[in-house]
Amino acid sequence: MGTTQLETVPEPKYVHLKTVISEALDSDFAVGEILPNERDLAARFGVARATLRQALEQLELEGRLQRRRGVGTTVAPPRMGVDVSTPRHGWPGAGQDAWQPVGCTTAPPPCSVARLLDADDGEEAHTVRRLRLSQGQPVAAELLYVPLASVPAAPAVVDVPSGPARARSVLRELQRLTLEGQDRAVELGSARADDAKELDRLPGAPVLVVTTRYFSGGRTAAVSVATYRADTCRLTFGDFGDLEISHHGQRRQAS
Amino acid sequence: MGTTQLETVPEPKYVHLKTVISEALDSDFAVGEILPNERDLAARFGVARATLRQALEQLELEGRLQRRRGVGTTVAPPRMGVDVSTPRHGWPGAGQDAWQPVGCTTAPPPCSVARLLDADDGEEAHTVRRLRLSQGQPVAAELLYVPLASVPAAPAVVDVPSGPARARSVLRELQRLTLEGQDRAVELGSARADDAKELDRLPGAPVLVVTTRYFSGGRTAAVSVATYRADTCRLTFGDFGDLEISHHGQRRQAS
DNA sequence: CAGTGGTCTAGACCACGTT
DNA sequence: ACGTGGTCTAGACCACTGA
Repeated sequence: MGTTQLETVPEPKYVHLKTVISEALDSDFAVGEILPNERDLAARFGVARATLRQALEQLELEGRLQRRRGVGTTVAPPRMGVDVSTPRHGWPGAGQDAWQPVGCTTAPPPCSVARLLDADDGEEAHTVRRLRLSQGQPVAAELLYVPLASVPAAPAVVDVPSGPARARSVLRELQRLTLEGQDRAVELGSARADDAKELDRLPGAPVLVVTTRYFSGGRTAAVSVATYRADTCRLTFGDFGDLEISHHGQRRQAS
Repeated sequence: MGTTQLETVPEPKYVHLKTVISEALDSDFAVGEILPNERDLAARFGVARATLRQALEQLELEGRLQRRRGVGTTVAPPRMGVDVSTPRHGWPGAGQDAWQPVGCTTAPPPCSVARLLDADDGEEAHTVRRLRLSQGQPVAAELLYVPLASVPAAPAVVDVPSGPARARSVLRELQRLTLEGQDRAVELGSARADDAKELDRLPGAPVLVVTTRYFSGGRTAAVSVATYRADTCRLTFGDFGDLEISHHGQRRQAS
């Protein structure tokens, strides 16, 4: 028969809420504007607060909302494009690369990183902590692992306390090597407690994890694990960054 | 004094649960093994089911667990590396690129895409739907937008019904153009209903959205929006793919 | 201090896949 | 039919921010 199969599955409430709120955001709210609080909104829509929160959570995941405890829920600005394209043969820390060294310790890396470094169990590495700022906001926290073997001169700096100065000296040593190539992977993760604090987010917040391997002398000379805020960042490869993209869009009207 | 400031903030229960379960996964479970059901687990840990679910959700987000309604919760295999590096001057659909054309319609694109295409309001575009398989599983769903102006010969195919044949004919026309460059961005999103269905996930599931612009003749000749399952995929750029990476790792023991 | 979002509970019912 | 995860409710208390 010609009867169109009407949705046998009733849409979950929170999905419907999401669409309704999403449309309201497009038409009735400006960036930065604060929404009514969750209890009011839930009452207004006639649902439990938990249900409303499920909708808000997804909208926050999509970068449309920003929620801060003690403050409220605000309309998020469009995600900023953050360039992660590979600079031609550049070591981390070379030139001005928007990363700011924070500190440096020396310890055995997590086993997932050790595997990438072809390192033996318990082998120590310099661990440089850096923070990336964009438009005045922290957007990424990085741990850069440099095996002791990669930077023979660096043991001299072990005495230096674990501050930015020591981080810079390890980066300096790294730049003396010839960089033969690099490698990159992106995946979804959730922020560890320390990263979350630096990124001004709660632990468990969704992040984009960018893992980079740096090759030198036929081996993996360093590994970087950079944790980008997924709510505020769009990672760009190439000259994509200056375009304002939003995936909120409804279909355009022909009329 | 020497007293280390002990955490004044008691860790939320679900965070603690996450660590406990995570460690149990490392030591006591094999990939594919099914966990006890949520009600049992909640009882075992002495928490409400909602709290347990909060922990499981994050573990699923990190790709450690896989949950299927009506079936149960299983230990997920490590994420597969999916190569998204830019092939040297290759149009989509050229050679064997792991993408399988599904269908093709012609309609005005969403306004976010129209902006990338520099298209006017209501201007129509061929919309090719493709599916990417990896290791027998669907990992990504793509919508490829090709403005009518980009493929002058294609209007002839509008009569063809909106199936794979029509998709292939649009891709063929595209390959007659010279590709001058491309552009790429990655961001977090949540699966729209149609993508979710093709990827065998629920609507709202976290996905990695890869937006690609294809340049030809000094303009943006096509835009692709590819939606990758964030739970099962790690996007790789370069020859990263064959390495088995996992971010589950505890610190290696020196002893 | 008052108001916000974050966590947590103990229930209930539903949609789905398997048997 | 049964057991699974998915949705939803109506409460409660906590942690944080700002005035």
